[in-house]
Amino acid sequence: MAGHGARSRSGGRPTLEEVAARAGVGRGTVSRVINGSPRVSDATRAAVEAAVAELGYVPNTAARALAANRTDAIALVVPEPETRFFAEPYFSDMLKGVGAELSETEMQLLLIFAGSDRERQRLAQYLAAHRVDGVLLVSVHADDPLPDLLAQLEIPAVISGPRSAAETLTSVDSDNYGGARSAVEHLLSRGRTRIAHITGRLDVYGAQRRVDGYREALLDAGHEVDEHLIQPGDFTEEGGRRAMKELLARRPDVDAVFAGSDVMAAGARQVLREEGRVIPDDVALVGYDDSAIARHMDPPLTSVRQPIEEMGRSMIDLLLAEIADRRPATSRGLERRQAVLATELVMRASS
Amino acid sequence: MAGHGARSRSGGRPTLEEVAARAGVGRGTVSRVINGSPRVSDATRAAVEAAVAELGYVPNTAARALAANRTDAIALVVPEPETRFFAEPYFSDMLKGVGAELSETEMQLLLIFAGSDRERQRLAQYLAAHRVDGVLLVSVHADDPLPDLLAQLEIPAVISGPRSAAETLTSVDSDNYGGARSAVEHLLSRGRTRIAHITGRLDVYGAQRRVDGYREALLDAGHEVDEHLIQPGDFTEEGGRRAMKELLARRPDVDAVFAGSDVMAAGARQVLREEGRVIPDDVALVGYDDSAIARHMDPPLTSVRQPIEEMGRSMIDLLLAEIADRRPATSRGLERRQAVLATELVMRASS
DNA sequence: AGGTACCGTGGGAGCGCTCCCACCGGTGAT
DNA sequence: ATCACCGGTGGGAGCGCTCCCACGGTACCT
Repeated sequence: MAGHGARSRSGGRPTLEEVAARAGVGRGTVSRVINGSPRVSDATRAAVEAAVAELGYVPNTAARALAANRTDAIALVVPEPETRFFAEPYFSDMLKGVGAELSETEMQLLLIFAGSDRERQRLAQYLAAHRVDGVLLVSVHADDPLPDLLAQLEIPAVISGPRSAAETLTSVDSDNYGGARSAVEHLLSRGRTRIAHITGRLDVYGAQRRVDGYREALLDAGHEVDEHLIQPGDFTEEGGRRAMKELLARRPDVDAVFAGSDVMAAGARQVLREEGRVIPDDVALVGYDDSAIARHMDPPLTSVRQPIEEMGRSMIDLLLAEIADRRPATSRGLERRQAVLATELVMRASS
Repeated sequence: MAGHGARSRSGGRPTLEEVAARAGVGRGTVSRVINGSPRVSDATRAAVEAAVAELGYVPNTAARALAANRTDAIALVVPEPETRFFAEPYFSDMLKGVGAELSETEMQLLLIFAGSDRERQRLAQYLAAHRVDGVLLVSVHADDPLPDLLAQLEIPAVISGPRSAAETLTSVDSDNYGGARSAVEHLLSRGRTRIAHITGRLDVYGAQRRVDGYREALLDAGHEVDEHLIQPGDFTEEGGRRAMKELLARRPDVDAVFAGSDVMAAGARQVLREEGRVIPDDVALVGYDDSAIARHMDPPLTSVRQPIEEMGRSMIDLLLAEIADRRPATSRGLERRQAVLATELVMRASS
């Protein structure tokens, strides 16, 4: 079907050279047209584009990658087993945002799971080979060595959920502080005054920020912060149960609970019910994440929604910017880039 | 940290040449060692491996791809929107099998969604650029042009669920015929004699095969096939409802139903209950897929399990074989390759 | 002794692209 | 008229690898 050149190899795909010959120009000029350089006359550009169309030319990615030292691919690294990836809507939403933003570019997305040691090993090899121009890191634990590896290899990377206030990587986060504030302010506006907080794991930065938001919302409203009303949880349902029991034991007069996650709120709800407290009449309850649980709880749970899809978009924007000026923010003393996206309080019957 | 060569470029990754110099051998020899060629003496191999380790050499994928005309990557193409991908455990299981099998190789897996037209467009471009050595196709509709595109581009491909008995692509399938047989035989062994079948969409080959299995199981057991007991459905719950109503109207004495999918079985169950039939006392019910629905139905549904994870493994095996001898089965008159995996009847209270 | 066979090895010739420098002709300043 | 300049262009020199041919050496045959 296609015309064969001097000696065509596999399938005889046309090369830049052949397009150039066809268009009656030089190789460099075709390259310029393909890559959208402005330094080409309109007439020449048209001729080249015609030749490209006629020959059905498609650039050879490998050759380009070799010559230009870039891959036009980025990886979304998920340091979790596949199972969790599919189970949690978080990843699905994130992927949607990432995919949407990326579809405007020529970049290609790779999904890499690094749950097991074996997979981590592979990933390290993969990164060492510089097979991607940049990396998106989601759901990273505080002690994960991956960010450092990335920095050492000087691979541009963006992390979702900074590991600390001093995060060195470019990061995207939702406004945990503001989200917590809005939850507490909402409870205050409903006339609640003895508002407890069940925190997430405090080695997770976002959980800390939620505590900060809780504290300052109370202080700014002229209330004191009663440390007995702050009870550490661990993001699990069982943790929520334990925390709620403890709170009830210490402060039986509690009239509202702000839980650091919907799952913990579910645990708290069980205990409240067991103790005969009616939600929201006796105790108002607010969660965090606005997950499916929140909608299906009885009563439906007021919760703080994070704009996960937008976080995905934002991560891509930042990563592409970083790739564009080939200097990972970590390797030079550049200003740190970061984005913080607003949350939204979704009100339901529990408060 | 690493020693820099003459003039190191970006990060100064060592090249084959540098490894060769270090090991005191030629470039070709290092290449042979890296690629596991047997035509290297043990002493030389050891020396090269030492040099590789010392320098932390990692092959440059782009250069290799360009020179060898292969990418060491394959794509899993999902012609569905992301949403469905995450919603259905089918994909998750498939991916697990694929990932497991692939982790034994150097191959890299790409996940490509082609739900929207825009995404299809991108995919076509992607394939035309031969950016993967092979393609895994899952959940393909009968009229999808993708298989033909693949054949035309001479890209090795394996499809899960052949489109017809005359499928030209290498395929992997579960034993729909045998699965249906086992369901019917099971019902017969329970003393049921008026067994109905609610079929899937009959333009899906697998659904046809299930009908075949239903028919022949009855015939082989010495029963006649009553066409009034075969009612077409469409894989949806509503379709299952409609089919069940129709069946009940035509043959009120039906004592068992074999549905072509769990979802349709769920629809049938609703109707049976509405009509006051007790499962399994009055009517026994068997589904297909052994999905989550089956386990959670009331009563729990007997269903035919497909070995999806193994299908994933099998697809990889076949694809790698096809890539290995660079001849897509479609472009030459080679014997068709295909694998058919056994199903398993999972018995529960509904039958 | 010469021939033939191989094995292990070195290195040239590309793969198809980007990058960059040199070059061309037309302008405007001197 | 001379020169510097600049937009537009051609093509050489690689990028780091694989492929393959040629080569020296050893072993075995005649």
